Amino acid sequence: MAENESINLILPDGSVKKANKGATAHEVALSIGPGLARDAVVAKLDGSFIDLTAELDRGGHFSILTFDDPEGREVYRHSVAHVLAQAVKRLYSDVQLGIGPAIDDGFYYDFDMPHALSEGDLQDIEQEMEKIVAQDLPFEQEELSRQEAIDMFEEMDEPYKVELISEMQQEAVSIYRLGEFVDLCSGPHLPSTGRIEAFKLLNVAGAYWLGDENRPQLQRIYGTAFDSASDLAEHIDKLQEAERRDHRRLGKKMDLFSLHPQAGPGLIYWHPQGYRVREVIEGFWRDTHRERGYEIVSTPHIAREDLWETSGHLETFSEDMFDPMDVDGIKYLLKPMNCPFHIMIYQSEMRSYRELPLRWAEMGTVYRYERSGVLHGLLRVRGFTQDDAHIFCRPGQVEEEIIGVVRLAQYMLSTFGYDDYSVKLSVRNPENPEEYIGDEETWDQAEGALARALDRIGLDYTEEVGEAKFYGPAIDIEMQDALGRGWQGPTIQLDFNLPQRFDMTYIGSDGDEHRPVMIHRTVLGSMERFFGGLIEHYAGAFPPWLASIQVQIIPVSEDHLDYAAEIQSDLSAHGVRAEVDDRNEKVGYKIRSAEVQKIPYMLVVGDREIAQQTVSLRTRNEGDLGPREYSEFRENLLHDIQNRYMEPSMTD
RNA sequence: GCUGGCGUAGCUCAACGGUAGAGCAGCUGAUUUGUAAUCAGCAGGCUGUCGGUUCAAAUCCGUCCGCCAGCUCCA
Repeated sequence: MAENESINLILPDGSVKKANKGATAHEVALSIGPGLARDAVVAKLDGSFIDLTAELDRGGHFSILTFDDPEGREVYRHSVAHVLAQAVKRLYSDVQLGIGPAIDDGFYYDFDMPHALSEGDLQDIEQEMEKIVAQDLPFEQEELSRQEAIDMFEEMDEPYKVELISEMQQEAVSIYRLGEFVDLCSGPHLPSTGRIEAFKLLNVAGAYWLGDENRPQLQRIYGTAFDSASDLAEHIDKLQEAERRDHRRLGKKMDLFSLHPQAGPGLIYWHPQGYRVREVIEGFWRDTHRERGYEIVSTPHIAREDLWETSGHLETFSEDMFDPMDVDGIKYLLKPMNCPFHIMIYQSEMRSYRELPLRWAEMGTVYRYERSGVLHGLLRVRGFTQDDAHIFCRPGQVEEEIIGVVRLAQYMLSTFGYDDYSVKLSVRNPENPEEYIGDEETWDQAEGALARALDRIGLDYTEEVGEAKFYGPAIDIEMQDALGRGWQGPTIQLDFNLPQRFDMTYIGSDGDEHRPVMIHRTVLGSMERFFGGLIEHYAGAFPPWLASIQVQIIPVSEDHLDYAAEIQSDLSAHGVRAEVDDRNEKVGYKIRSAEVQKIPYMLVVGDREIAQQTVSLRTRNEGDLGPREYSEFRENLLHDIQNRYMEPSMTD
């Protein structure tokens, strides 16, 4: 290697940096700026990651990544996962390593070991990790041949690593040394453990090796890491905030719903306060659907086995269905989906092309057998009400119909305060046409219609090749809540299968029978899951139009009960959900009680208010706002409700 | 379903081999209250279930049921 041979590195801003061949990425970073060198996590040359300590033997597009880059963060956290594994190896005997990748908000590492890890062990492990960080051990890469690597990991009694290597295609296997610790890893990593600033182990849980439930179950430790203690603290705060907002906690505290495991797990009991909110949601849902050309239907909860035979559910969905019940010697099944029932309505008479599209919506309660371990509050239950709808249309109407559904979804989501979402278009894998029902032309047309619909609306989306179900392409919308967490929202699914299975037809303008296209769609998903999401999105503080109690009237003493009752009955007459706190308590107590219930408006009424026919207004977001003319308050209130504001706006 | 943890009053939690306790909520009474908790009293539990160990079990062991964290799966 010539001493002074130089290479050209093209930096992200387009400028060219000259460096000596053989210089390390770290040295280059240093020459760009000491700050960058300090923050550098890893480098990238022509799109491939390289360790900062690696020597550069050629030029190319070059960048230095820090923790602020998503990829830099991943490398950083992945490096911490190695430190975790090293600490566990030091502390416990007979430990076999699984894998330890970075994930969205942190990292994990899987272990197979006889000692059952508990949360209490995490502190010990963290302490050992701190020691490893203090030792500032360098991550040192080495390349071995496959066989050498297999021999080495066999020698080390690491069967999972051996399995991983055996699955690999390439001849050269990369390993990393960290002091006495060796791990199979393609890298890259931080230069040394001293670069790790802040980490925390979060929990421990079981996880199947390679995600396969037929393989051994390992113990998984989850953790997270940041490049500053304050960012870590902020992240922990966010986790705690999520805990505070947990719908199971708030649902109990606010008396919205309950579960009764002794009466059957995964089944929801809506309490009066919760059902009021649901009623408002459903009312809004019904009005919106009628306005947009839907008819509302209602169908039974059970149907003969034959129907599920025809629909194909018995074949593909029976594991998720409750066992049949016997009715006069005939088997009936509880419905896990509403679609066959809407098809029954379609089949009740001959259909003409003039009738299409038919849009039928139903708040359809379905039951699905979910494995016990997956049940979770309102989010994963065994009985739930879908805001389901099916659109039956001609193939040429698909594009317009999809636009209608997406616009409906956008309108409803934004009304509920979800303004950020991402859209996914699931299309078929053209390499496996045999996996899909329906001819190629139908698919091309349908996928084209979905994509054109999204384009015409101007929505960005990602196309997921091979994600389509066998019976048709789909659009899935994931919405972000107030904490930035993703929730599965509206889904729109084209179906070429059921119209065929039920031999659905309509008479076209040509007098011949044609096959309609069927679109399954849901906007809210299910009332249970959507409500759970809403509780967490709003932290229980529902906007005035949704709040179960919109106005709490607080009489100062017994003498003011009549005036309070007068106001309540007037508000009720105007459709407002108002209640009087007539308990024998001080004003401060009643205020606190209303605040804890997150009631949007509080009206304090005493002698002064009665004398002047006013109310003293307090809102949960702005606190004490002083006296108002009652009629003026009522007008503002109705305005807030009608416009579905997120918070009371009483600022005149 | 699997791995691990956990089931004590309506809720949140104590007691961890020797007759089960607090705060909040509830009820009763006093107080008549002015913007986030007035005071006093009362009541509330076959310690999830069934079985075992022990002179003695909420406490130790096992079973089943359920809950929690994940895995797998999903609206």
